[in-house]
Order: sequence, then C-alpha cells, then structure tokens
Amino acid sequence: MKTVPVAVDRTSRVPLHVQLAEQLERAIHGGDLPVGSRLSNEIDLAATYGLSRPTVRQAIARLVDQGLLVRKRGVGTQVVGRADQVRRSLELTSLYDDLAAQGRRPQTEVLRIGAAGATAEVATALQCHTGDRVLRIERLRSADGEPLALMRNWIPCDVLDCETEASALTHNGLYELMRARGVRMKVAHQTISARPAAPDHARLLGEHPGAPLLVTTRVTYADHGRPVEYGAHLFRASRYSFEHTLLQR
Amino acid sequence: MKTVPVAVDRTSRVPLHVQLAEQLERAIHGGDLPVGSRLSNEIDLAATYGLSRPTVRQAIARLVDQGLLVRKRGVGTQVVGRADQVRRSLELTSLYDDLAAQGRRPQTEVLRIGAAGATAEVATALQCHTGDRVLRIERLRSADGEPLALMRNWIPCDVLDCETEASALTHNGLYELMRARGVRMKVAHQTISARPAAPDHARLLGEHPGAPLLVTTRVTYADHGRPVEYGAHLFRASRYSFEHTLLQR
DNA sequence: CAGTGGTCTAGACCACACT
DNA sequence: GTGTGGTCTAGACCACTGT
Repeated sequence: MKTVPVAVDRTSRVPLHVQLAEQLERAIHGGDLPVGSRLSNEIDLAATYGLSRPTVRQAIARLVDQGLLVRKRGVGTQVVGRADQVRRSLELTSLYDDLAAQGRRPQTEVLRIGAAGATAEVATALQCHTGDRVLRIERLRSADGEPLALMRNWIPCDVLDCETEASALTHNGLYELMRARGVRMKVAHQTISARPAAPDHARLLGEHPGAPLLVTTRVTYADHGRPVEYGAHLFRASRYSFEHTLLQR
Repeated sequence: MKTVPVAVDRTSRVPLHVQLAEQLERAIHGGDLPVGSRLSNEIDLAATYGLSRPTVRQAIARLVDQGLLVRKRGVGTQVVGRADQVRRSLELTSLYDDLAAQGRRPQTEVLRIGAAGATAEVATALQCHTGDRVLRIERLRSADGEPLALMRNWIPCDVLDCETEASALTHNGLYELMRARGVRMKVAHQTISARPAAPDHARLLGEHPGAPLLVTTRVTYADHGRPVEYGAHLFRASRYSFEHTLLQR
C-alpha cells in the first residue's frame, strides 16, 4: 500500500494528470514503486495530492495503457512493469529518434531523393492517382556503423517540397522534418510482415540474398485526415525486432 | 457536421460510453459516417443523446484510440478510418478467435502436450527456476486447410493442470481455455521478429528450409501481476502479417 | 471574435472482491 | 459488510483554431 511523494505544479502548462503520470512512472522506474507493490486507493491518492479523483484516474489510466499498472475492481492497483521491460517501439515515432534515444549512433545515407510518378501501390495509399508527382525518398539507415534498414517513403508534393535537400535528412528523421514544416501527423495504419531479401536489397543491407527481412508498410494521416506519407521499410531481421505491450480490453 | 441516430439502453449492463462508441463505430463501418465527415461538437452530441459530456468524450476517446477518429482543438472531430482498414491483430486476443472472426476456418493439431522442465529461456519469462515443471504445448494451427503457424506455449503447472486434455485445445483457443479455468489475463509483453525456417519447422509448415518466418514471443501476466504464459510462435510470412494503428501521443 | 476540444472539480451511485 | 475501482453527472474555466 504505497503513496509516493508527488508535487504537481498548477502554474505549469503540462496537464495535472500528465504530471502525476510522469512522476508515478519515474517512481516505478526508480524502484520506489517496485513490481508487485500496490498503490493506495484513488480517494486517498486524490486527497494526498490535492487533486480530484477523475484527474487521478486519468493519470492511472495512462500507466495502465502503458502496461505498467494493473487494476482490479474491489482489490486495487498493482505495479506489473519495469522500465527495462517496456519499450515504445510501436508508437508513432521516428526510427532515428528511437535509435538516438537508445544511444545507438544512427547514421543515414540518402540513396535517392526527388520527384517521381506514383505507382499503383503508392497512389492507393496516398489516395491520389497513378502517375501523380510525389516526392520519393530512399534512405539507408545504419546504427553503430552497420546497415540496419532500407527506408522508402513517398510524400505528396504539396505536403513536402519536392526540392527538399537531402542534407536535412542525413542528420535528422523524416518525421522531425515534416513536423518542422508544419505537418501534424496524428494516426498511422501499419502492417508488419516478412519476406526474403532480393539480391539488390541484400547487397545494400549486407545480408545474403534470401535472408529474412522484416517489412513494415505505413500510411500516416495528418490531423485533417489526409494521408501525408507512405513508407515501406525493410529491416534486417538479424538486427531488429519490434516490442510492444498488449492489453486485455 | 453529422449527428447519427443513437439509442442507448440505460437498463443494460453495458456502460453507456461503450454503447455509444459501438454505435458510432457501426455508423462509420456502415457508411453513415463516411471518411472525411465531421461529427457534431461534444455539447450537441451530449444533448442529442441525453448523456453528459464526459460520457460522450469517453466514447469518442475510444474511437480515437482505434484510429477511427481524429480530433483537433478549435476545429472538431473527423472520421479517418474505415471498417476494412482497421484490424485488431495486436490486441490480447487468441489467434483462433481472430481467424474464426474472419471466417477463415481455423484448425488445430496438437503435436505435443505434457509436463516438461523449464529451459533457461522459459524460466526467465515465467519467473521460475530452470528445470521447474511446466506444461508444454506444441500446436500446428491451420486455416482453410493450409498450415499457418507453429505455436509453442509454456504454462506454470499451478496455473493450468498438466493433465489438460489435448482435445480441449483442438477445437478452442488456449486463451479461451485459460479463461474458462479462471485465469484472468490482463497484459502481455510481445516481441515481433523474423528468422529463417529450420528444416523441421519448414517441414511442419509446408515451407522451404530458410524461408522467412515471423516470430512472436509473448509473456502474459494475470491480474495479480504474475506471469501465467510464455508463447513462442512461428508464422509463415507468406501467409500472415500483423496490422495495427499507431497514435501520436 | 465565436466555436471547438482539453482540463478539472465535487459529488453520486453501482458492481465486484475479499473477509 | 467493507473497501475497491467503474460509471455517470453538471457544471466551470482554459487554450487553441479559424474568421
């Protein structure tokens, strides 16, 4: 039955429920709330922290969604996850940022960049017509000096300028660039599959032809509901995997 | 600016926000709320449906989480997804149920079932000691008469009886069986990777040796926070892929 | 400016779990 | 029974968007 010290700042622009969730998460990661320990009930927490019960509930719900806590009616709230067990690989973040956050020294080589006609596959994803001009980007992403992924993206020309310089993409992620240009991405639909490496892909990635590659295809939508990016990425399965948390609904 | 007819049943045991979310989802799937259309604002919806604004917000938040809606402060709520684009493959559901729901005629052959000593890998996942007795299950799952996945599960003997009859697993999913035995699974940590098929796996799955397989490893925790299942499944990449929705947080 | 979603509050009642 | 989380309400104020 634990009540961790938490100090919320009501003058901050960060919502109270986010502040509380972050501090509880830090307590879990730091060991102040070890795995298996139980939180106080919502009423007590609200009183202790000087917050309303709905606000406390919202913070806790956030941590439940992350798989850090489990709740049981009539019983209580218990810690089930730890910092090192929870990864966020399946959020709408860029691979570049993910790698940088892990201290993996990401590098990017821009293989191709420029206007191209949309193939049928690209046109379907971007809800435009076959042959429409789109910006095509092909990059080789390495980490710690070893090739990791071949990343191919297509972007409508009115979303990102077709004359975007390759240099901007060498030292930053595509998502960061798009955000900087005012594109607000909200939601994406992604598939994960696997296929054997074609000879040219194998050569670029330093694998044998036929070696298994993890393949993701992703369509990202902006807040207008418009598709703003189609990506088809090939990962060396020997060096990369996805981790995520599943919840019982 | 749409307001779809919705009828909530206040005598039902299903929460009002769930009822509303389900009916809105059906409206989206059915085309009454086409992609790109905008919902009325929360206040109007609450008044129309005779619900409070927080309840309406909760229902909408559910659909936003599913990637069906996008919200923008100062603007409104818009439909971005459709029935056929949204899959739920990455929830804590059983493969058997997923296939059955798609009308894919799942079949299961139990290859092995019985007590075994935990390997180091299994012991780590289940937080027990190497050599501890666990229930080991190996099944071949087919759909439409073609092999699809080789499923290997390990379960602590006190969670599921080591004498569980194989017949129960032939016609139902493992999760259904565990739930029927009173195990309440809450959260799972999963990794998705790929590897070439070993000769014996290739033979069982009807693939060539070296063909790419999608590999998932999953540890499922019960509501006590205790690990109750470790699964390592091999999918034919030529016949299976994962789909899911990513959200900007 | 007007309209929207985002946040927060202070209550209330209910369903469920354990003793 | 007692305590827990789950649900629901009616209001309030704020921050952001687009005109």
